[in-house]
Amino acid sequence: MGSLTDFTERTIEYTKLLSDFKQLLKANGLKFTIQREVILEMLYNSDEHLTPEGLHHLIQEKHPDLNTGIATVYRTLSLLEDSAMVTSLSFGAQGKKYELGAKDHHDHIICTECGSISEFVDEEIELKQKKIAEKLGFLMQEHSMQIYGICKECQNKIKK
Amino acid sequence: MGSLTDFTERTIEYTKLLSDFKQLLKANGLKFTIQREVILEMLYNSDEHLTPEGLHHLIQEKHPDLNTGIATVYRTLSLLEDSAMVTSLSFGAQGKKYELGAKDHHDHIICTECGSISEFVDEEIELKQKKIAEKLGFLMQEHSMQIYGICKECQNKIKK
DNA sequence: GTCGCTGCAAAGTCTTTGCAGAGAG
DNA sequence: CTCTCTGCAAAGACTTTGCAGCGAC
Repeated sequence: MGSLTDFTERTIEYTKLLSDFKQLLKANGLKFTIQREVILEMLYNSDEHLTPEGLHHLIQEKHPDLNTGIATVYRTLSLLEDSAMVTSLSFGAQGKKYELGAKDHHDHIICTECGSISEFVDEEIELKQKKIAEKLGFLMQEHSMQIYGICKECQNKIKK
Repeated sequence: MGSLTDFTERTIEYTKLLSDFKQLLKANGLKFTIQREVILEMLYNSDEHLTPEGLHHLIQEKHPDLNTGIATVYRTLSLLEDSAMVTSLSFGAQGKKYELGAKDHHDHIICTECGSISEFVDEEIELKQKKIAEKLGFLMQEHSMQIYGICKECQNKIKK
């Protein structure tokens, strides 16, 4: 909330993100509304992976005055996903989780005990994937990879 | 249906699969029913990835006399998944797809145009994943990887 | 002002559950 | 015989849609 420390790398990134969003909306004859801004902001500030419901909850908590409907959350997430500004993950359980796609590409490692998600990138694997796609005659577009395991914290808990 | 050609590698595999299934049921005080057998058989014979609905449809087609309910399909798939005899995949779209887990481990490459799924394995990536998990302090259990792209066939269609 | 957006509630999907009769062991 | 299974239909969870009033441009 300070006015000096706001200009960290993250804040600058958010400014860019926001203007990208506005541009996207304008380009498609869509309108920039408070609800849409808040959703983008929440996605940005929680660097966790959010479910539509979780996001909605968060918004109602931080901006109770807006009385944002869950339908708007879904509609905005679809919009953002169609424009590739967010990415959705659908792990085993039901329901998707969303994250800002503005970040660099990365993969996920998920703890099967506590459900926490960490991120990682490995250049070698990235390269190898491209080669595999080629070999199979595919024109690669995207890829995603998940590793499931038990995180250090939960391993310690179990040992006790 | 022949009696001689039945003893191919596949048939032998199925025999084993079936006896594993029976053993699993017995061990848990569950019963071996025609419906359960048919579901396993369908999963085995279609080496494609099936949705619960698709599987149900297939069963009704091949065994209309059984009048199998969709609920039974869901219940059996859960049972099989809990026992690790089948694996479920949940790609972008809604709904899961199931495949027999008896096969060797493999990953998936999915065509974003026609939805077809191919399989592949890459030892180097497998190894690398284990290393990554270790490095992040995780005890790796499972992993899954999907590549999305356009398959050769669809590329040709598009070119036309 | 126009036309898209929003909240609400109703309608859709896909999946799970309760129940009474059927069937495996 | 007992106790699990099954099909049916109803209930749930999650997501989408229709509509009338609201708000961005």
